[in-house]
Amino acid sequence: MKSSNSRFNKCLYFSANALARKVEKLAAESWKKIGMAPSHAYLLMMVLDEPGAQPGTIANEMQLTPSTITRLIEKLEEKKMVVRASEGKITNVYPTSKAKELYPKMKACLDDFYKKYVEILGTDESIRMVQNMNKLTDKLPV
Amino acid sequence: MKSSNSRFNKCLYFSANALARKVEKLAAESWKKIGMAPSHAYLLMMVLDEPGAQPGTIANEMQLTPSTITRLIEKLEEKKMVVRASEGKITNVYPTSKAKELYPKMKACLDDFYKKYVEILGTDESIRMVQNMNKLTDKLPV
DNA sequence: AACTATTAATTGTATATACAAATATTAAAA
DNA sequence: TTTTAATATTTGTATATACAATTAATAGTT
Repeated sequence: MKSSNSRFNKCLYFSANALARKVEKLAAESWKKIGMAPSHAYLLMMVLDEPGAQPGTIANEMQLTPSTITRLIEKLEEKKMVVRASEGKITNVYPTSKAKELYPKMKACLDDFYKKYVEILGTDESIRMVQNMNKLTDKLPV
Repeated sequence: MKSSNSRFNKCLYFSANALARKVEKLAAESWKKIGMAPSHAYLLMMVLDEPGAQPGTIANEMQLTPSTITRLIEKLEEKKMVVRASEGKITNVYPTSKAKELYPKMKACLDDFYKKYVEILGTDESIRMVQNMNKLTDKLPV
């Protein structure tokens, strides 16, 4: 069923969700090569770029709730990809060497994902679409 | 954090998800008046419009998997909003009278949601955005 | 008619995510 | 300095969703 043929095709709720699910799937395919879910991968990349990042900061950047970030970090800890160092109420998250070693492969997965959707949408439309979605997201209430 | 300031702001995965989460929240607010989650409400509206609809058809239109539809129907059954009638391998889903009575209020919730986002985005941008998202969704592989 | 393949729906299980409450910890105010 | 308020994180719990396996029924094929 094409979404443009659905009875729901005029509804932002429906369209935004359907799109997100499909994009998630496409991304999951790219990240599968290193056996990681996209959300884990994005969090890990952020920690690799910014070692010691705090859960609250990560939550802000990823626009996810702190509790979700805690749960994602737990998973990454189980995989020995990050460690937490708590001091007082502050927690810092650091990448392990295992994660650092994985970095090039992660880059490759990300590139693969970009390539995949640019191939489908074209460079211009991809960029425009992402920009529009961000603009829309920013306009919606927190 | 504005998504346009995030390190992830160029990534379709991130943008699509962040948008969907915010839209979900906005919709949930509208549907809260009748104590229903948006996904339940949309499924129920489809069944009200098309009594006897089959789970497979619903899955297609809503672009969700059959198993998810089964789970949603179970919830709606618990709430006495729908009943299932199975004959052979076919299942038909019918709205209860309770659901039919609720219909006007559901319409109102939907209108409220539309109004809410049109107010934020403007009519034209809303329509254009939804169309673009549908187009994009249709282009991505199933 | 008997076997095989396809189809529709469901169930078992796992993941992502959120909200609300709880737990510390630090900062501010009295 | 004691009390109060604010902040950062985690936990308990609930929901939505998916995938893979299962069940049941129908359709096709020989």
